[in-house]
Amino acid sequence: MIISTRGRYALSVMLDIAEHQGDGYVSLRDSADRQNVSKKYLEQIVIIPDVSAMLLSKGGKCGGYRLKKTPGEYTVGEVLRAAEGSICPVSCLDGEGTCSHKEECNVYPIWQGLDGVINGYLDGITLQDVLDKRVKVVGKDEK
Amino acid sequence: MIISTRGRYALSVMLDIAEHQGDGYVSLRDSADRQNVSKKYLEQIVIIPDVSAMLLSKGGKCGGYRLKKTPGEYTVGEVLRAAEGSICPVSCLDGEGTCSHKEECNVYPIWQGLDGVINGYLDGITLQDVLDKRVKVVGKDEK
DNA sequence: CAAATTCCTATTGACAAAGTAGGAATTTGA
DNA sequence: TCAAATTCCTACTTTGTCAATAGGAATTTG
Repeated sequence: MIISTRGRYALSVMLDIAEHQGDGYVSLRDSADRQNVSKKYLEQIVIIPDVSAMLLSKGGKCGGYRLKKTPGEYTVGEVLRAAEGSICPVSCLDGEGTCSHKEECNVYPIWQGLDGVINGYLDGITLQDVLDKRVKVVGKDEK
Repeated sequence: MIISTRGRYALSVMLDIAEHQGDGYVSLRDSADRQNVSKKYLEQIVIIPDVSAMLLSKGGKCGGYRLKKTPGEYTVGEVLRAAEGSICPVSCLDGEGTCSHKEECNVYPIWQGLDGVINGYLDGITLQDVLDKRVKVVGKDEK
């Protein structure tokens, strides 16, 4: 599984906030209720540094979160990477180290290519696209 | 991580067998030694039903494995799915159940699209392509 | 027949995912 | 002003999977 609930919830909560913020703030209680997920768990996700960097927050009554920029300025890939840390498909590509044998390895180019395809797809979709239901689904049979 | 060592080792061992089988059989001892991995672990991978379905085996002295078909007739996607069970990027798509809310869910099309892109890429590469070092790497910046 | 191999099952240690829990700090509408 | 609602912060728990390791049975064949 490349994307865990952490990434999925992050994406969903960002979309929910985008949809309901109007000119105010959306509380995690409301968002969690709408999506039927644990508010406590959402708190943890929203507090991840790279995620919270995309949000404005306000405490107290009528507080909550709103997007720092417009939904059209955030891509799905950005949000998922923020929440997951990274979404590389294979440990060979992971983190700073990557793999030490990549020069001699004949499968390494596959992982690079796969990574490019995945991130390319996810970075081609903005939150606004999702709200507008404009996500192109590439069929498997297209090859 | 979408692809674990199980999938990577399966792919590597299939490639190693393809490369060294000639008209005989390749033992896991030799393959493990060449790749510097545990022979015992390779045994477990090769015994996965969908993986062993791609191989011919022979016990005893000078026994081992060889590919049932030619390297050009197996795709990387096929091998990885055989070893991993499935390589869907998100649990919403997993197994028979899939998600019960997919109709109302506005992110579901993203997962479908992502799945299509991943499998499309991996099914476009055969083992022979890898042996011939003909793997096209799509850069991330291509979108 | 003896050596090398595949085949089979069980066990282990480490780690991450998916929450749960409890409360401190802060803001603000009434 | 104050009480309610919220964000913020840290710790804990449970469950499952990954990545092996281990030991031996069955089989084949030079």
